[in-house]
Amino acid sequence: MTNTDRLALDALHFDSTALHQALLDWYAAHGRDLPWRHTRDPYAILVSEVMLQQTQVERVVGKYLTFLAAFPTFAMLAAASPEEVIRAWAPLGYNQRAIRLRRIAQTIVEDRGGQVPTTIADLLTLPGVGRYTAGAVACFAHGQAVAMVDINIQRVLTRILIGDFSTEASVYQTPARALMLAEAALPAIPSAAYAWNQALMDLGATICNARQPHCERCPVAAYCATYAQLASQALFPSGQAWQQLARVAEASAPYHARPRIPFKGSTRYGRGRILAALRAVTPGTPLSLRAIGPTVKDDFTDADLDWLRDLAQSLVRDGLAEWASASRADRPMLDEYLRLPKS
DNA sequence: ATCCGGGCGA
DNA sequence: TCGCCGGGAT
Repeated sequence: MTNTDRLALDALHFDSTALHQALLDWYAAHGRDLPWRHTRDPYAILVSEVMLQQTQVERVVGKYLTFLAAFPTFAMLAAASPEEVIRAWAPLGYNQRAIRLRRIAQTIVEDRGGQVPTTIADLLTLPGVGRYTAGAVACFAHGQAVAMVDINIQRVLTRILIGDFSTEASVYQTPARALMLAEAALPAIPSAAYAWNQALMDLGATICNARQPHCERCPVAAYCATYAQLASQALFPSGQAWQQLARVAEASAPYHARPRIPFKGSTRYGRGRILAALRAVTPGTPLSLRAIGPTVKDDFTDADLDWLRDLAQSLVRDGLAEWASASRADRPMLDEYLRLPKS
């Protein structure tokens, strides 16, 4: 804890009631109506939180509903084949999440008597569950007053409580420090933690945007250190003024942007295209690498087979595909046929 | 072409 | 600690 941290937490302690009340009131009136906020079923909450990893809310809503319709319980998901789950996951991406979710279901059913872990430490033992997801399940399913930090919560709390705009991205960049801040910021009343955490994420998604915050509509501007800082400079922190400041901050502390490889042609792109090809055929049908190739790379030739095979093997390693063990005469090279995993 | 934004394994 | 893991919207 630095002195800055202490000051921020002291300041929070001073008028935290007003801050909490303002944000909770706003959430009650303007919070988003999301399907996973109507349930406390640990299975449904877990599905939603895994889907929400690296994926925007709008893209999750529909898939959350259809996935739950297809696999309503841990038992149903555990009994499904990887192929079925991978198909049901599209088009969310980061497909290992689907495989890990199925493995979680099998663990819950086979080893844990159908019960989802309740402590964060125990939740963290589940594959694909890190500190954010563990906290979300503990809070949103089990009603615990625990903190969690996603990128929205980190940004919102840093802006409100720390407020040094020029170092916004760096001051609380380490996960441990951000989590300490989030824990210190929890409401005094344990039962308010659910709404508080949801409210922080809503505020970050709809008002306190990364690039262009709408402070003129923010329910907690009066308690926001960043707002006070910018207002004191007579720069109303919205719209162009904010963007101007962002450019200045970036110029003074240039961040090291890595040279970006074009998405098309990347490993991620290729893996996604292979899975798309495998999903496009009748379940259980193997596809040859030569058949898949042209859907992955323009002007695919046999010279690209080694590259494609390595890509396919990476999917096999991740449990997202398997080599078909066909014995038919028209499949002379067994390991050249790929399909979605049967088990 | 850029933006979005957790978990894992080397 | 860093690089990898996908898609759709804009």
